[in-house]
Amino acid sequence: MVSIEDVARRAGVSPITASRVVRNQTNVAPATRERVLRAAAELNYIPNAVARGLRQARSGLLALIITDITSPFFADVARGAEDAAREAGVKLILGNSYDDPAFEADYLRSFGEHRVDGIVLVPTDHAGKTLRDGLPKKMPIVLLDRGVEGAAVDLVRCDTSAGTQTLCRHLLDLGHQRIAMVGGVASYPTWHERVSGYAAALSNAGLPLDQDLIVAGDYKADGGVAATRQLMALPAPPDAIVAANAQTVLGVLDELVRLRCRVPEDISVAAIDDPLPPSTFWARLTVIAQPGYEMGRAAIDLLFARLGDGSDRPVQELVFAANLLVGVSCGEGIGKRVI
Amino acid sequence: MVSIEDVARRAGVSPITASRVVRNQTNVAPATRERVLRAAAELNYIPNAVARGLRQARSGLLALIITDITSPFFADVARGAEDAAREAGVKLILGNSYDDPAFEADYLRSFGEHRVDGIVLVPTDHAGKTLRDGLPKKMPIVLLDRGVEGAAVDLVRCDTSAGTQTLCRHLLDLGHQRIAMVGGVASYPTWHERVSGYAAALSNAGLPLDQDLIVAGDYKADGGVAATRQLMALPAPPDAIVAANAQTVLGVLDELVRLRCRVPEDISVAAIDDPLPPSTFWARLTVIAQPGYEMGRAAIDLLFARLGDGSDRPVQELVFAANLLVGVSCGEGIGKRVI
DNA sequence: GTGAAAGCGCTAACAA
DNA sequence: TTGTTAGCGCTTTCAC
Repeated sequence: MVSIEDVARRAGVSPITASRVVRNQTNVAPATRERVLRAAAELNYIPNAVARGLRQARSGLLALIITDITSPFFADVARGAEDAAREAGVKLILGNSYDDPAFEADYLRSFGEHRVDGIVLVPTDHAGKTLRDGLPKKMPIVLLDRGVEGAAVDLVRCDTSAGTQTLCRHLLDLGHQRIAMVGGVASYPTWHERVSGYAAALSNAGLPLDQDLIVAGDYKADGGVAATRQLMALPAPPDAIVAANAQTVLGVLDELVRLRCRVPEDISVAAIDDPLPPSTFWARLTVIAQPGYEMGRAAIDLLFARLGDGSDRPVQELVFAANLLVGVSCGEGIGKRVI
Repeated sequence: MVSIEDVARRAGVSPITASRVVRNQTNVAPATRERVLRAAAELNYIPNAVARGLRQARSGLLALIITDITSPFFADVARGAEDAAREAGVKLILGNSYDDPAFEADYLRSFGEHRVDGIVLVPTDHAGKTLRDGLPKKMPIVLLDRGVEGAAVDLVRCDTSAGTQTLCRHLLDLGHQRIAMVGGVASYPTWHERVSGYAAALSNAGLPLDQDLIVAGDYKADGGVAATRQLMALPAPPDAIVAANAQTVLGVLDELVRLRCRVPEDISVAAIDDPLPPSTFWARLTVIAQPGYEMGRAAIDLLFARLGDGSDRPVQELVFAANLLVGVSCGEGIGKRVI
């Protein structure tokens, strides 16, 4: 492997001069710069970012820990984060925690060892024990999607409480009376937010809160299937189902097909967190869309802000709004069937 | 930042002994090991993987360059790759090329500088110029999804030619006569494979090849929309449309809704490369599914094989089969509507 | 079983 | 504008 010393020798300069050229510093004579660049090209020199990272105590790497990259919302987050990282000339390491605190802890420790310059984390261990152990002090962290108890850390999240309320009011305006809320993980703050928005909408409409219509799940399709089966077996089934995320709604729709329920004739369906653009087929579902891409970008930007002036700036919470995308799955478009 | 020297000092041993303990080497007396471990714990020592990487000339990082993480197929690939990397104790850097050779080249160069131990690449520059420049010699590369002209490099791909043929035979068996093939990028080998499978199926059935029914696109929803509009305006429109990938089929369905065509009553729709499990709503579309997760895993495994015995083993091509998942979007289930 | 010396490749800090 | 020295934190080599 050719090093900067080889380049320097060939150009007849000292290593530090060659280094200055490689790093595009200004205080180098044009002729010298020229010679160094030629030498580097002839030798096919490739700077060693590992050595540079060791010397400068900056690796040029950031890490992103999400629950699952195949979730459309987190894929969007990852794309936003990666775009922002690229624009800053930094690389992004990806980790899936699969909602497992042990995986999360392993990744945090491991990324600490790799001395990444910062971490964006979608926390799974909400107690935050892993957050304090096994990480180098002063390693900047930005939480995404949900917070951690007692952690004084920056947070980027979406106000799904307000979003869910908007969505439910939309359903109420369309005349629905028995709206069900399904699919989130009972121990996650994001589920509580959604339920609270749901409850607020019903309360504002003067409707009672029926606990039978609130069914937690796993933020996956299976939870949607189970919840739907349970709901449709009730003496008084719901006339609308709000799914807590994109995967859940797949399960809901799947089970409704199995039960031979038509959407929206027999029952309405809406969802939270569909990240697909309105122009696609999916927008035919009425959804509250979280701006995953922008959230990913914002998280990386916050990380850089921390890297800049150190840890003395106050902890920040960035709250995005969820947008209502009206489709036809709740009876909005007369005569158009979804399933 | 506490270093291994600090740990050694506190434990009253030399740095190298502390290093041996940290790396779990065997030739250390139990009592010594104990002392070192305690010292490390007390100081909250976190090994520096950057320094280790410099010394050992192995960074413990792999890179994955795909076109877009929000594509369901590549998200699946990424998940498989990451799982395999995790099991091997290695981290994964992610890069989106967005089908732009300039981005691809930037990432290749940059990952070379970071001295990643290997790269899995979904190539966008099929001429392969970027593949030879700007990369450290002997940096192992595995291509995924598609090859590069004249590159003697390992390749993991899926036989979508055979898969498409199977899918088209399925359509022919159901009585369809005018099958359209839409959506792939004209310059990509993956599109040619799919078209060749399509042509083979028609030829075997003794049907003529109508060029009007083959419409290239961009592997995105827009291409599906445009192709569908064009096809349905033909004097003799198709009775079935095969979309080249998951995004394309979204556009196809969207446009069919706009044209008030029902699926499958008025027209059948099928797709290649849907990665969702058969239990979900989407399986109601008839698809040929590429095993993205397994392909991602296989690519990482191939990389490790190269890392092991060097570059002397012969170049390998790993071909996965695409599996037909029968849904109801081509008239298989009587009376069930898709859209 | 343990340690001393050296160096991986690079760049701050300090000369000149 | 250029160079010298030193050291980032670790582990290989060799010696004891």
